[in-house]
Amino acid sequence: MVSTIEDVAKLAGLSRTTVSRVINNHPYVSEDKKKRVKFAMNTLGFVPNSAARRLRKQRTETVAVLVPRVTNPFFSRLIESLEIFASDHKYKLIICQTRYLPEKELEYLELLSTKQVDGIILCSLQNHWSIVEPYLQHGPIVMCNEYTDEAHIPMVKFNQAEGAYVATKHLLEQGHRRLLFCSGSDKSSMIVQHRKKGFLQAVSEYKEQVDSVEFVEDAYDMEDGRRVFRELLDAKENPTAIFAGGDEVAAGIILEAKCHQWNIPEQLAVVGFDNQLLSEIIEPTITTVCQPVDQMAKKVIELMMEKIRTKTYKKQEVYEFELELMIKGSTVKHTTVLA
Amino acid sequence: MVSTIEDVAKLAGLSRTTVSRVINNHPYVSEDKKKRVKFAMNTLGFVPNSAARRLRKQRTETVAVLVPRVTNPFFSRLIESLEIFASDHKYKLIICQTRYLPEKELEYLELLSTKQVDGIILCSLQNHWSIVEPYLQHGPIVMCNEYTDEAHIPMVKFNQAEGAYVATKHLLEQGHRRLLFCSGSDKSSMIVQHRKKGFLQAVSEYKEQVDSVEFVEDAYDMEDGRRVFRELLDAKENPTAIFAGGDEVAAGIILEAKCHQWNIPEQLAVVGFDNQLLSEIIEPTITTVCQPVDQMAKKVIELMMEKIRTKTYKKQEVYEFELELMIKGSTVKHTTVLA
DNA sequence: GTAAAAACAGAAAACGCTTTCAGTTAAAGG
DNA sequence: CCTTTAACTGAAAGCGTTTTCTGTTTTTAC
Repeated sequence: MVSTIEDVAKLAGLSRTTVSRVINNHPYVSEDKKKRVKFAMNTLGFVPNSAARRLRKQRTETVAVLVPRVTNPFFSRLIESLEIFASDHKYKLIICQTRYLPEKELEYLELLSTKQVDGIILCSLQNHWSIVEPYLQHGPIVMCNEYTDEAHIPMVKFNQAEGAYVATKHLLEQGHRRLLFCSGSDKSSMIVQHRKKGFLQAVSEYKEQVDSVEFVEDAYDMEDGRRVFRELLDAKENPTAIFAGGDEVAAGIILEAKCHQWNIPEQLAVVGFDNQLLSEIIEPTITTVCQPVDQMAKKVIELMMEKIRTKTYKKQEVYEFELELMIKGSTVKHTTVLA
Repeated sequence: MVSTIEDVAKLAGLSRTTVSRVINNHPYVSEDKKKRVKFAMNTLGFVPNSAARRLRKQRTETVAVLVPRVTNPFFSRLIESLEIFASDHKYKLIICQTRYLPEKELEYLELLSTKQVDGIILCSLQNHWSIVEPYLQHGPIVMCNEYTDEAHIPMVKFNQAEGAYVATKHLLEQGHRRLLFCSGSDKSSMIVQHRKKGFLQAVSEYKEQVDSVEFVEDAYDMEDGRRVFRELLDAKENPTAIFAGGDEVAAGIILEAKCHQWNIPEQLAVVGFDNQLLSEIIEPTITTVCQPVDQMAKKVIELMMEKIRTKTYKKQEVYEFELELMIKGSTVKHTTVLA
């Protein structure tokens, strides 16, 4: 039932070599023999064994994608696009969830040293770069949406600073003078650091007029957003505008505010990040920063294919995509946006 | 830099065989030599080449998961769980998006014949079973959330009929007498057929009192939901309750209804499916049927591991999980649910 | 008409492991 | 003390391809 290239060769009355040439479209095979081989392959239902191929060719046609978790809408969109582009190149994707655990990340990086994949797309960086770097000797690593100065590899990212800058400026232009920057920790993530930089730049341009600037750095999901709002209630001087590091957090803030009969955006303006479906659904819709995920995915796959082909990938190259502010109901009243 | 088992053997002054035994924890290796091998492996930074291993062992420790698309929250949750359970068994997951295309599905089924994976988890069935069945000769296929009578393989599913029955009964108990069953097409999907069966059963139990029953069978996402509501407006006799085949559709209906100043649930009750985050966010929250995805994922991985091990998998086994109705604001007024 | 190049074909080596087989040494049993 | 069994080790075969190398035939060029 399961046949090898040898069986095909025998049936066609030819050598393994010739059969292999037909499979791989090598030139220098006569039409006659090509036909005989194809006929033999069909009658036997022959399919080349990929393990043998991998061993001989030293190529797996597989790439691993490391993400914290796939249920995060940002990552599932990213994976969707990556898979489609990879598939165009006949490449397969192994999905690895690090769950924010450094040890899981290393476990999955092993896929590169054990030659189970030709390269790694790193969308999660839990370890210090010096820990990750040694894996480079086994194949290319392309960083995606993450960033580290030290890494001398291709990196594709969004211009987070600019995104945060534009969003913050928007809040300031609406007349807000007491701001809250609400995100995850900036210790672990360059993304937060870049956003904070953009946020502060906008603030500094308005420094004469700004009354107060506060920071919350442990907000990741909707429940955190609700908590942030409740903590606000206890404070003396509330901010009038919040820059949130994600639409979930923004949504949490808004929903909790509504529970307390606050009017958004009159009493509190909120801007989110990522333009998730969520930001269209709740009332008011959430002003948010849109990330062109598919563009990023396309670039990442292109880079990966190139690096696998050329086998030179220990050079820092940074590709940056611009973000766009989508102004909606959570910062400006009476938007004309009607679905 | 890249070393083979031969290099390790040489450095340790032992044979390949012994090194291999150490790697695979075979018994009958003296402590002394075990230490020497381990030392040699460490100094060389040796990692076994997986292609060679696969070829020799005839096992890939990889499984493919076929889904329509990963951005569908149901599937991303499923994949998240599958990946975690697979990882517990040291198995890797290749993600394949069929995008509802039969030819893509077949392309990915080839992963089994080419021995790139040990088995396939089929969460998408675009081809007739007779087309898929031949792939079984190359390895196990476990069906997940899909179902076909003809398939003599393990299948894990939810009791869709029961779920729809309970949801519909809930609507009827609330006094509704004009119902709309709103889902995707029942041509392609057994799921819809089962739900319809449950829906009709509930209706038949109230047949003396039910005034009208209608069906819409081309609703898949939020925009479809909005469209369904608008079409309702034109009709003479509106249904007062809708069973929707997904939370997105339900959300679309509710949002559009609110745009038209309708009161939910007073003027229209809506029940969704899948208990997505979405169903918690919009106002009112959506009564929905909760599917225990992680239980299903666990069973699927267990089955797959067993079938790979025993190599017998051409027997129909059906495992069914029960669904639970989560009653929220879109069917009952003034829920006490306060987050 | 001959030399050089291009087209075709197969034998054998190689890819890097695991497994079988056969053999040696150490421990246990009587 | 000899025999049997258990513990340990290595040589060589094998997994199923592709690639290199060598050789033959055909075509092209002058």
